[in-house]
Amino acid sequence: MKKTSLKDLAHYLGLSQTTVSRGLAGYPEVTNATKKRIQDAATLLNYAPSSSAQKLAMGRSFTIGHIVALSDHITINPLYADFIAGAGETYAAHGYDMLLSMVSKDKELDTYRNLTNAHKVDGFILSEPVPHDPRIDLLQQLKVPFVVHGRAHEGSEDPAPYAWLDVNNNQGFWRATRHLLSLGHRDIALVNGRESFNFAIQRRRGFEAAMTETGTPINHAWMIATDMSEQAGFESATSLLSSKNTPTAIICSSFLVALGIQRAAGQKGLKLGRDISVVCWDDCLSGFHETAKEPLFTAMQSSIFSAGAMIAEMVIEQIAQPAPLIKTKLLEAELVKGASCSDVHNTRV
Amino acid sequence: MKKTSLKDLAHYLGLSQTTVSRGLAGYPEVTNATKKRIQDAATLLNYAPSSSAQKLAMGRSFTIGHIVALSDHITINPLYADFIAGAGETYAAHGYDMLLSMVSKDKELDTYRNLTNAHKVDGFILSEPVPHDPRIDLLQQLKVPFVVHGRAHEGSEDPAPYAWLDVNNNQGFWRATRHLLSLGHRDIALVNGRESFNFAIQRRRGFEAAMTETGTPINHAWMIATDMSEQAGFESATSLLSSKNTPTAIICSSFLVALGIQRAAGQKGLKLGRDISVVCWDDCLSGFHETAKEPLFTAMQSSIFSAGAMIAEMVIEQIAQPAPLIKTKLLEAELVKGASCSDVHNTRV
DNA sequence: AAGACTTTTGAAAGCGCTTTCAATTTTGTG
DNA sequence: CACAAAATTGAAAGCGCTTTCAAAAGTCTT
Repeated sequence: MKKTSLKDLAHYLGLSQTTVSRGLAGYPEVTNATKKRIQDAATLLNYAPSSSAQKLAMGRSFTIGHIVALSDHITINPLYADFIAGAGETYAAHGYDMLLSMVSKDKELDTYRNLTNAHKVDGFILSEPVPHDPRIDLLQQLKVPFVVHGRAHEGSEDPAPYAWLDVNNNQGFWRATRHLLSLGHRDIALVNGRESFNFAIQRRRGFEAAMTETGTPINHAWMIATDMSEQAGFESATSLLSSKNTPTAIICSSFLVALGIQRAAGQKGLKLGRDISVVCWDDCLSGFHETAKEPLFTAMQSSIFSAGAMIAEMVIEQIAQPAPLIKTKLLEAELVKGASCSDVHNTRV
Repeated sequence: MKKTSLKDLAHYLGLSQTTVSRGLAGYPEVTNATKKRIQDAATLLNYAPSSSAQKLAMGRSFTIGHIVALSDHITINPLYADFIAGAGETYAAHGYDMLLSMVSKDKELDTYRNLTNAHKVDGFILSEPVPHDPRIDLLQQLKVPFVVHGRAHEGSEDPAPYAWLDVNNNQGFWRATRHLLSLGHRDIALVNGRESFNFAIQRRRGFEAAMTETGTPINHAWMIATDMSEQAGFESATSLLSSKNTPTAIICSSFLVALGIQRAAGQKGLKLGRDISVVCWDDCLSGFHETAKEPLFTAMQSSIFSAGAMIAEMVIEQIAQPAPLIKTKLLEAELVKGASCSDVHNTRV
């Protein structure tokens, strides 16, 4: 069965390509009656417009690019799956496609450039920004719409403004810390992500702010910045719990890390929420979300899936605007109480 | 700065579009000298061919589609990220793009149809096949190249043949079971994935075969089919370890499940590899791969990243073939010994 | 019923590439 | 040096759509 083209369809209907094209696009100058006829014939003949022809004619691709840079040893962030799922759902709803490109770090900038020049995408989502991110400069120079997930620099370092969506990491860890403080904890450890990314810096600052403003001493030996993996959580907690004086509570950077902490605690015969309290950041990854009544961990929750959905809306909106419109959006994480925290008076470390 | 077109480039060089086009594509009839001139001018003028124009002219899209069906509540398989990363790397190397479409289950078939009819993709990768998968029928009917990751039906149920890449799940669990048996274990439990997917059925069969052929009795109360999550692992193990007689070893379906089992064991004061042995299936997810000397768990390993890379090669190859070439590939998982297993004589449950 | 609008339709010109086929240039041979 | 054969180049015709601009048809007025 040969592919039906617009010409075929027009010929079949005894109409011009022009009218059929307009009819399908829903232009008002086409009578509802003929519009209906066109629609019916289209479904009958199983017609679908060739996207490349459309793209060529309209000069737009209806595609958003997501570029993932893989470093030497493959580290695709597990968060990314959920983030992308959220974005993808929004794209589908708006008739956009998602172009996902996996390239090595050194080809990253070229890929942005090529996809833009080849008109393969109408815009980008940029993930995991680093301070003074060269990608942002490039994209601005290329004059292609984009939205950053996270911020490259916070505060008024006065860069050229760009659109971003971020979660308030500072505030999130501040609240987590205040929560533990309100439970009476004073010996609080921080198992943070590595500070090469801005979000980890913000989280540390939130932690420090809460401690400082309540006059609680910070034990710098208890501040760890490491990978956000189960293994890293395990190792960090093992070392924290092995010294002479141990913290009564730990704030950590992810659900996975919390799992590792739990393993370490278990190995020392300690139970979370009884012997030691843990608050984690929780990106609400779908693979990890238990259906249990009470969540495993007390956490600052912020769904990465919805972040993806929102950021997709943002690019699409930006593309639709004739004049580049720079919007930003700051999300707040929600404190959800789980089984991993208790009043310090019950703690018996 | 306006986009440079082929015409501009040709004009700049004083050549025809034909020659420039051929020069860029590396056709042999263009002299190396002029080829070089063309290349240089192209980089100088920052020329990149418009992909939509190319696609339209060539009738191909150089794009492979991956469709993910999201059910009511967002369950994107965490495996998927690694799988896609592997595929994506291969695509990039071959000049292909990846179109990732996230749609609700009910729109799934339509999406395959539309992407095909609109010529948005040259082929598909189909994931998580179910028995008698309607997607396979559709794709065959649409005559679009595709490769399935996994198999919809195993053995000679005589379906129209299709290309697939799968890992030998049956053999994998058979070997895992034989390994435990060789360590002297006879009381072995199975914490499997849900049997709605074929792979879980195969794994169970492998387990049963190994038990049966060695005359080891199977305790059906110890055969669980559940989610492949940490929580599910925890719950399963908790129940297994709570009955009067408990298994000395557990085979489970994923690293995550093994983590849950470990937590449950820990809570009962049991240590993996000392008090109880665990073998898990390990897809070598990048987020979970420890750099520790000795792996946490003894496992049947099969990298889902490489599976993605291989399957990408397969579609590309199939697309290149004029006559539809149906190839299949069966991978074997590798037994890697870790800290979670020991001889049953040392076991003291 | 004729003029003046307003709606609805169509012809044709692109969009930026590839590719066929013919023209031109170069090379080889007697 | 002439002529055939081989190598190199170019003009132009698509690929399948959108959209401009002009024409045709329909609706009101008076």
